[in-house]
Amino acid sequence: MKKRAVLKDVARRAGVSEMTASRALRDAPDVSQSTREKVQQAAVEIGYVPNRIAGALSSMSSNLVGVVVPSLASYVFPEVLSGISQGLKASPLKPVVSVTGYDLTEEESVIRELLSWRPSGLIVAGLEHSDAARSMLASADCPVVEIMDTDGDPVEHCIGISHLEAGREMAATLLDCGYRRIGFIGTKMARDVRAQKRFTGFAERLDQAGVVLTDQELYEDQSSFETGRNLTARMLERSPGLDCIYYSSDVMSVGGYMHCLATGLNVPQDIALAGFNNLQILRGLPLELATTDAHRFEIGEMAAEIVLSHQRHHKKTPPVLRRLHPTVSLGGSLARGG
Amino acid sequence: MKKRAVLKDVARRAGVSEMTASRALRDAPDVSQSTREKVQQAAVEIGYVPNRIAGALSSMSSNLVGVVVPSLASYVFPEVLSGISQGLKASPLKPVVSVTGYDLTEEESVIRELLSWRPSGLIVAGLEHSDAARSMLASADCPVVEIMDTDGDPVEHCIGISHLEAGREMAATLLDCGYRRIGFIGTKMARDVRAQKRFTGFAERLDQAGVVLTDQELYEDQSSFETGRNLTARMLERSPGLDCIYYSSDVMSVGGYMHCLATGLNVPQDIALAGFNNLQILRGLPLELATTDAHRFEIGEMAAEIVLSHQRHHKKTPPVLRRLHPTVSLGGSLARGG
DNA sequence: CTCGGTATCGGAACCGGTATCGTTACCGTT
DNA sequence: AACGGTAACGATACCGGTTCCGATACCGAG
Repeated sequence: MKKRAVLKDVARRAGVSEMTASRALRDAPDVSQSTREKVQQAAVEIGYVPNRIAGALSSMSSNLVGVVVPSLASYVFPEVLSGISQGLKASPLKPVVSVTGYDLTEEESVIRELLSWRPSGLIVAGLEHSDAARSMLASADCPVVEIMDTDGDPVEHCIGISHLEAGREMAATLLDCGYRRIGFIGTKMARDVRAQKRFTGFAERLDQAGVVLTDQELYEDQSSFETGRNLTARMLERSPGLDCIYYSSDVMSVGGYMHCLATGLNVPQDIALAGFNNLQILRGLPLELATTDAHRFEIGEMAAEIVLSHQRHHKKTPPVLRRLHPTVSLGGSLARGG
Repeated sequence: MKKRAVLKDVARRAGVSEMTASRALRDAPDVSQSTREKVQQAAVEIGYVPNRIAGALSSMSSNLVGVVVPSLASYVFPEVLSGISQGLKASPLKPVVSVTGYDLTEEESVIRELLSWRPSGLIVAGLEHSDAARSMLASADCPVVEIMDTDGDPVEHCIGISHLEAGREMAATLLDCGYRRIGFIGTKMARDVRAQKRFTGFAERLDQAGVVLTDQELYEDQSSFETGRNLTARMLERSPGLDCIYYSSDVMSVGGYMHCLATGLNVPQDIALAGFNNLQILRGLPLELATTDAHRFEIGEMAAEIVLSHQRHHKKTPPVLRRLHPTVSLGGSLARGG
C-alpha cells in the first residue's frame, strides 16, 4: 500500500509551493482563482486527506468543541446534543462528546482529555466538579459553558434552569391542585445533583405550606419505565393513602403511569402523577402527564451560540448567565381540586 | 494569565531533559523510579496538561476511536455506544462520536473529518456508503469496523445481524401464529436502509406463503410514540380487518400500543403488534410487546474489541465477519392461533 | 585495571501542517 | 523611465511533543 498523500505531494502535483497549496485548500486569501482550482484538483486526484493534527498543532487551535455529559442513555442528553449540533451546523466547528457516567472523577479525566486536544470550546453539563476539574476549566484557553443548571457558581458562561425553582414550582402546583399526601420517587441523589436540587426545592416549598412528604423512594439504577413502574407499585402498596407522586424524571413517571394502566388505577382520580423534563416520550401516551419543561434543546443551541461568538470575536466575551424558566405543564395527570 | 505549561516547563522544574520528562509521563521504560516520581510531581505542581495534538503528530497515532452513527435520538444507537464505551473502558482508547442524520453525503464528510485525526480505529454503522467514503475507509490506515448490518459487502471487519433475516423471521413468526391480514408501518426507506432490508425480508417471506401485505404506511419524521400512535390509528381506520401490524421499530410499536390502550382495543385479541430492536422501553409496559433483539450492546462491545486487538497486535488482523442471530421474542402481543 | 553490558538519560531530527514576512511580477501614474 | 502599490507566491521558522540513536554512568567479570 502506498503511503498516505501529504500536502507536499499535492503541492508538487499542482506545481506550486506547500504554502500556496495550504492556502488554496483552506480557501485562504492571496491565491489566484486559477491556482486554487489547480491545487484542489490535484488534491482530489491523489485522494488527499488533510492531517488536522498537524494543522491544529501549527495553528494552535482546532475546530473541535468538547461536550461533557453524564449519560447518553437517559433520553435527556441526546436532546441537548441535538441542540448543540443544530447550533454548530452552519459553522466549521464539530462537537466531540464524552460521557462521565455521573462520576466526578471520570468527569475530571474526561475534561483533561478533551482539553488536551485544544478545543475551540467546552460545554459541560452541571456546575459541580472536582477541584482539579474546576481549575482546569478556569484556566482553559477556550470558552467554557456550563449548562443545564444555574444553581451554583459558574466558572464562566452558564445556560440552564434553576432546578431548585423547578422543584418549588412543581410543589406549588401540586399544592394548588389540592394534593396533600404526596410521594417522591427519584434517583439516589449523589449521582444526579440536579435531581437533588429539584427535590430540595420541592421539599422546601411543601414545608413552607406545612405539608410533609408522605413517602419517598430512591433508586440507584438507571431511570427506566420498569424502575418507575416497580417503585410506584411498591410505594402505593406501602402508602395506600397517597394522592400524588412526583418523579425526578419523565421516564419514571411514565413507568408509574404504566403501573396504573396495568392495575386499573385512574389517573388523576385515584392517583396524580408528575414528572420532569418534558421529554419526547410523553407525546403519544393515552394521557398527557404533568411535567416541567427543562428547555434542553434551546440550552444546547445557546451554548453552541456562545462558543461561536467567541470564535467570531477572537477574544473573551464577558461571561453570559442565562437562566431559562422551568415551565410547568399540567397535562391531564393532575386535577384541580384533586 | 500565564502561558499554558508545556513539557519543557515540567522538565526544567524536575531538573531533567524534555526527553526524560516525556518518558516519565508516558510510563515508558528507561526511566528510574525516583526520576519518574520527580517528574510526575513536577507535572502536578504546575498543572501540566499534555498536548495530545503534538503527541499524536509526532507519534503518528492518536488514542481516538471514531464512531459514526446516523442518529442519537432513536434510542437505538445510545445502546451501541454504551457497548463501545464498555469495551474500550479498560484501554486508553476514547470514542469520538459523530452523527450523520441518515445522510450519506454528511456521512462522507464526517468520515473524512474523523480520519483526518488519524484515529486508532473507525466504527461505522451500516454497510452503505458513498463511493468516496468507501474508498476512504478502504485506504484508512486504521482498522475499520462496519456494524449493525451484515447484508452487504464489508470494507473490512463487520459485526451485526442480517436485517433481511430479521424481517423473514418475524414474517415466519406471524404466519406461524396464524395472522394473514398484516400491515406494515415503517420509516421512509431511503433514510434507513436497515429498515428497508427488514421490510424486504418480511415481504419476501409473506409472499412465499402466498400472503400479501394488507396495508402499509411509511413516514418521514423521526420515530416516536406519537408517530406510531397516529399512523396506527390511521391504518386501523383505513383497514379495519387487520389482525396484525409489524413496525420497523419498537418506538413505533409502543406508540401503536398506546393507541390501543387509549381506544380500548385488546392486544393481541383485537390486533397483534410486533416491533424491532428489543429496546429498553419495552420493559415496564402493561404488556410485553413482540420484538426482535438486535444485539446492540454486544455489537458495540465486539466492535471495540476488534479495534483493541489491532492495537495489541500492531498489525492488520484478518477481516472479521460476525453475524449475530436476530432473536424473536413473542411477548404477549402475539397469540398463537391469533 | 580494563572491558562489555545494562540502566538511564539527552541531542537532534522529524511529524505535517501554518504564521510570518520577504520576494517577485505586474499594473497604472506621472 | 522610474516609481509606488498590490496581488500572488515562496522560504523559513516554528507548534510541542516523540522517535531514534548516541552518550554517560555504573556494575560485575576477567
